[in-house]
Amino acid sequence: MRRSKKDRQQLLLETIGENPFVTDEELAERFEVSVQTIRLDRLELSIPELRERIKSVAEKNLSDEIKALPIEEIIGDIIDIELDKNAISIFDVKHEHVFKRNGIARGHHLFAQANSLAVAVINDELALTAKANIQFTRQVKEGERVIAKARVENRSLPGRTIVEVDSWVGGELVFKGQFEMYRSNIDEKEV
Amino acid sequence: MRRSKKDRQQLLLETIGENPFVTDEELAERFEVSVQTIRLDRLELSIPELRERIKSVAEKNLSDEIKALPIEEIIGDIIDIELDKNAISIFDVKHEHVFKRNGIARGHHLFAQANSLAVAVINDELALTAKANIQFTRQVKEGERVIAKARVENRSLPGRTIVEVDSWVGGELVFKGQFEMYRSNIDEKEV
DNA sequence: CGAACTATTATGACTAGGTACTAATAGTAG
DNA sequence: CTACTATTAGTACCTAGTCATAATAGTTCG
Repeated sequence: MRRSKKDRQQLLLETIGENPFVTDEELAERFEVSVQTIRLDRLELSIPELRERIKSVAEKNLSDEIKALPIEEIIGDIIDIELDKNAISIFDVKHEHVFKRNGIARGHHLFAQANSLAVAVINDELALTAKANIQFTRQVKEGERVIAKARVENRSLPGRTIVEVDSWVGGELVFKGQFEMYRSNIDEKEV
Repeated sequence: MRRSKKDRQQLLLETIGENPFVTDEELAERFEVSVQTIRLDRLELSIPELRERIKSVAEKNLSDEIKALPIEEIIGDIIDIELDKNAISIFDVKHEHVFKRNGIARGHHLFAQANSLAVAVINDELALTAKANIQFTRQVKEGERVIAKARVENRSLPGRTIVEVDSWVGGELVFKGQFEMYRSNIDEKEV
C-alpha cells in the first residue's frame, strides 16, 4: 500500500472536488493503484462517474441561467437570499482581482460584488443601479474572503429602492455602500 | 420530407442552442428522421456530440475566473493621459457586459472603467479608491462606446485626491462619479 | 428514357468511460 | 490455519457517439 485506503479516499474526494473532469484512469495513475481500486473507492464514497459529474456541473450552470431572472452574472456566490429583504454573497479574492504591485484588491471587484448583490436582492427583472454612495473602509488582500450583506430599506421612493450593502472580511468592515436602484414593476403584480 | 433539409437544420441549431442536453435519438424522434440524418446534420453544421456539448457548458461554468470578471489591470483603453491632471478612456460595451434580459450594461462595468481611470490618472503606484459617489444617468446598451473623462481636482486633502469622472455615449452623459483616492507618496503612513 | 445527383437510411466496426459481477491473490489478525 | 480486508483482473454489457460503406428513393438534366 502506497497510502492507507482511508488516506487515499480522502485525497480522492479532494482531488475530484477540485477537478471533476478527471478520469478513473488518470486517478489510478496518480494514486498508483489500479483502475478497479479507484472504482471501488468511488463506489464506497458514492462519487458518480466522470460523465455524471460533468453533467451536474453543466446543469448547475444551466439552471442558474434559467432561473436567472436577476441572477445571471453575479459576482460572488449568493449563499442566502430573501427577495426584497436581504441577501448574502461570498467572494474569494484571487490573484486576478488584485493589483500586481501590492496584492490589494481592486475596488471595482468589491463594487461589482455589492452591485450584483443589490441587483439580485431586488425582486424585479429589470432592476438597475441608479446611484451609489460607497466607501472602501479597509483594504482587501489576495486570499481573503469577502462576505457581502445586502438589506433592502423600507423607506424607498416609488420606482426606486434603496439597498444597503456592507462587506466584511472576518469581523472587519471592508466596504460600505448605499445603492439606489431603479425598478420597473412599481405597482404591478408580478410573478 | 417532413421539412426541407434547410429548415430542419435551422431548427436543429435552435433546439440544441436552447437545450444542449438533448441526444441524437431524441432529436431524431422530434424531427421524424433517422438518427443518422441527425448525425449528418450535426456534421454539416459542426455541432459537437452531446458529451462535448455538456463538457463545454461545464467548463464554461467551472472557470469562474472568467466568470468572476475578465478584468485586467485597466478596464477600457486609455487613449490620453496627463498624470495628476486628466485622462480619457474608451470602453466598448459588448455582449458579455450587458444583462441578457434587456441588453443594458451592468453598472459595475461602467464603474470599473471609471474607477480604473481614476486610479490610472493618479501619479502614484499605490493609488486606491477610498470613497466614491456615483450616478448612472442614462442606460448604456450593447454596442455603444463609452468615453470616460477623468479630471483631478486641485482642492484635494493631504493624502487624498478627488477625481471626477464623467462618462459619455455620443453627446450624452451616462455616468458621473466622484472618487476620493488614497495616495501613498505624500508624506503619509503606508497604507 | 437513363444517368447523375441529393437526401436519407441502414449496417458494421470501433471508441471512451464507464457499471456490474465474478474470481483470484496478497497480506494481516486472531 | 482460517477469516477477513484490500487490491487486482477479467468478462459482459451500456451509452452515445465516430467513421466508412452501401443501399434506396426521389428529382433533375440532357
